Amino acid sequence: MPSFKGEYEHSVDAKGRVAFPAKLRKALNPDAQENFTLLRGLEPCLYLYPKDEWEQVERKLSGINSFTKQGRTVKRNFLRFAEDLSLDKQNRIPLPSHLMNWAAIDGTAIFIGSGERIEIWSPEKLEEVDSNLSFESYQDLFEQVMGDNDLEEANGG
Amino acid sequence: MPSFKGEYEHSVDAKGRVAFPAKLRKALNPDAQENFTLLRGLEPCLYLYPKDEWEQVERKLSGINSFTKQGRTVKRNFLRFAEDLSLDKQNRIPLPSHLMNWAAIDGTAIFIGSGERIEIWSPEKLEEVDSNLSFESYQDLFEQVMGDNDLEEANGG
DNA sequence: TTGTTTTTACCCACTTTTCCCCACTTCACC
DNA sequence: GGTGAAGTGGGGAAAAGTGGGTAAAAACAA
Repeated sequence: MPSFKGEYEHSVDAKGRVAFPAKLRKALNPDAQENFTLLRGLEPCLYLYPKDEWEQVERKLSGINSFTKQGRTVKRNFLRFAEDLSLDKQNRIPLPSHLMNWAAIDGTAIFIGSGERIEIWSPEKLEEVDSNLSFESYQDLFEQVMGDNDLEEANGG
Repeated sequence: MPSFKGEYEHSVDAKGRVAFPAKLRKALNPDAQENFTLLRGLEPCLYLYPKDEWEQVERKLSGINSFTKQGRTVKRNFLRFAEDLSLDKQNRIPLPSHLMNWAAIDGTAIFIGSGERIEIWSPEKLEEVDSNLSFESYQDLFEQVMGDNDLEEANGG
């Protein structure tokens, strides 16, 4: 299982291309190589999954029945904003314009390694969420999540 | 198993032809190649199944008991408005006028990859259902797919 | 059946986008 | 400082998307 970490800022060129950080590339599972799925995240940022990790998600999706109303809605709106893509020969990612617009990315993108996936932010949006999180409240949060309470049990394993 | 994803907008010409998005074409199973079944969807949109996936649907349909009134009704009305078709040499789909009319498609069509099938929407109709989709409800969706709860079980396998 | 009209599908031409390649600059490490 | 990898930018070939003409096929009427 890959584990992405670190923060990397790169410029996005006129064609919507961003260099994929070398350190993250080294953390990739070789057999997922260069293939990703990019989609809208839960904050105004994008999530980038390497192929092998995305397959876990697909497995979950394939268990959803497309003939129920809820199933249809979930699948449509989840997959709608997702795209498969891969690195070019210069190890760059082409960002689809609709995803760039949605995440307000323009000129600069920040990659954040976040375990099994990578988040891509615009500097402005990242600043915003950062300014809403003081160091003290981060400490509290950290304690709640990482503290003594048994996470495996609380999260169903 | 193909998994269609992403949203693609294309223009429909005077002859009712739409380009089939290249990214969706790449997701096609090679042996289903270029053969589809198009039919009325459960929302005001069209469902497009590649041949191989359609066969699964047929299998499911054949399991329906035709000697119940409900079974007959479902079978009849599901298949009634379905048509087989294939791409032309320019990778375009010819949309039958009765299906275009029913889905209120005229001038522009939006393809939405939705797992094992593709939905085709008119911009207006899509706008309508979208107005019910807030960012919060997208977050809910996300949780349903990615969350810890066991989907296979919740949907009966 | 025959002739007429409509439909269908293939072909060609053009525009736009995408992707690949080459070149230059910057940075990190020796 | 030298060397190689990483990051950045642009030009050109190929593919995708769009529109229209024409001929074969199908539908219809006389």
